[in-house]
Amino acid sequence: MSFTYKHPHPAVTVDGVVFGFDEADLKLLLVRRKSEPCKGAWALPGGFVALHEGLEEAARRELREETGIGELYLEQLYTFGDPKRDPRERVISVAYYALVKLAEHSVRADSDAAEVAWFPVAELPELAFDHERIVEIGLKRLKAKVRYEPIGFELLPEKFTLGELQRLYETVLEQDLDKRNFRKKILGMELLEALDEYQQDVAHRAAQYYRFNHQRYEQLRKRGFNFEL
Amino acid sequence: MSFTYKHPHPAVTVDGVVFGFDEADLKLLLVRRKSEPCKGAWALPGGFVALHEGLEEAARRELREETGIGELYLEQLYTFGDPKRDPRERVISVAYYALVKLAEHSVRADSDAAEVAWFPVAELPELAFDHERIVEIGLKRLKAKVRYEPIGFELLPEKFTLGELQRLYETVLEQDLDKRNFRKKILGMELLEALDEYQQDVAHRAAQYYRFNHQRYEQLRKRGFNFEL
DNA sequence: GCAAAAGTGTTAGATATACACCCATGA
DNA sequence: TCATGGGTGTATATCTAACACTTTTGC
Repeated sequence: MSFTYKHPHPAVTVDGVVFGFDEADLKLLLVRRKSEPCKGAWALPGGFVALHEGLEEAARRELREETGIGELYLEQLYTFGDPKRDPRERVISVAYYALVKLAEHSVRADSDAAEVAWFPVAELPELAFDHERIVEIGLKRLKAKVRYEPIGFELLPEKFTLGELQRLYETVLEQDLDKRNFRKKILGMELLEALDEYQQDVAHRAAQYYRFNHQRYEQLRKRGFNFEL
Repeated sequence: MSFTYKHPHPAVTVDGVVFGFDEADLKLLLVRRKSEPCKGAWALPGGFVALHEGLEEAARRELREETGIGELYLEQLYTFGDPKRDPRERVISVAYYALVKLAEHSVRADSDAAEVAWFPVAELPELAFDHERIVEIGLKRLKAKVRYEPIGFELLPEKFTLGELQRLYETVLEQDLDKRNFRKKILGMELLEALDEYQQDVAHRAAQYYRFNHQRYEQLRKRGFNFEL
């Protein structure tokens, strides 16, 4: 089977910069390439866009196929089109970044075991193609966006403690935050519901669990509220 | 001449959302389509990406060819890939938004006269394809970005008065600003150089001209300064 | 002399920052 | 009883927002 066009067409792929957060580390999901070029190298999950599917749809499909992750927060990041970014042919890649609740998708070994792994973003291996640059831009975007949209919650389990939330922000923003000020500010937004649930079996005072109220956020946002940390 | 691939490839275009500012109005640059589909309809300037050129390069080339504008602030906006957005074939469009100094590129009639025109964004004609949506997203981005990056200056001439700058911000943000507070804040950033030049032949007190100091901004930015209005 | 925009300070309220101790729990 | 992280309040500095009159110029 082959496809013929009057003008040359580039190939188009989608790539996913998938972040997870794990107690202490921001992590990135990588897959080991099974085919040339860059066979055996770690790379962002992704693949070619089929003609009948939308871009986001393609990104979701690839992530599902390659890593088994179904539900995630997904947003378009940037489109990379350097003519030489792929040695085979001209390939334009539409990158998406995704946030997943690591605790709820923890063990990954969907298609083939040992082909998918989480790496702390501070200790990434060499990546195929220009994926290092894509990750860099994804990180920059996450860092910027986490400040003015409540997307940090997408990285935490449904129920979380304020300490966990603060550590997440400190990790992503790479700066320490004052505990009292952080709590004051985040609780003052009235986006979190305090649950009647506390940590169990911890070697210190048990922390209360909270839940992010998406509906409340939507309500407030419509009235002109802006999340800001 | 024809091009054959083992897998189907989409076509890839670039489209430009080009903004200008003109005393009182935010304007958008449109071209009238000379060929099918949507022949005769107004559309964003743009066209197919050649295999050997980068995306931004393609966007600049198309803008130069279709509108004669050479120098402009250009940044990638978003990539649109709905499978049905073009009736001919699958076309993925990487949209860029651009800011031009309207006064310095005022009359446009480069390739063919009457094929290119500026429209106030509040009074746009019907647009081809999904270009209306692209414009909408471009506007949203401009509105957001103008607040935390000093890109507003790209829409004004080299030398401008604080009144002009304020009107620009009021137009883009669609809100009135307090004159004294605006001046205090913008001058307080020390990004503007006051020139020894004043308006001529105006029927009111002549305003002083200022210039945006790009170098100074870069200096400050490196030291952690964030522009914010 | 009037219309039109330029230019200029102060104050009150809100927000951000800095900072230190007691509490509950398991080991 | 100790180590660990949870939980809390206040004072100060900074920033924001509201507000009105005088100046200069052309007509």
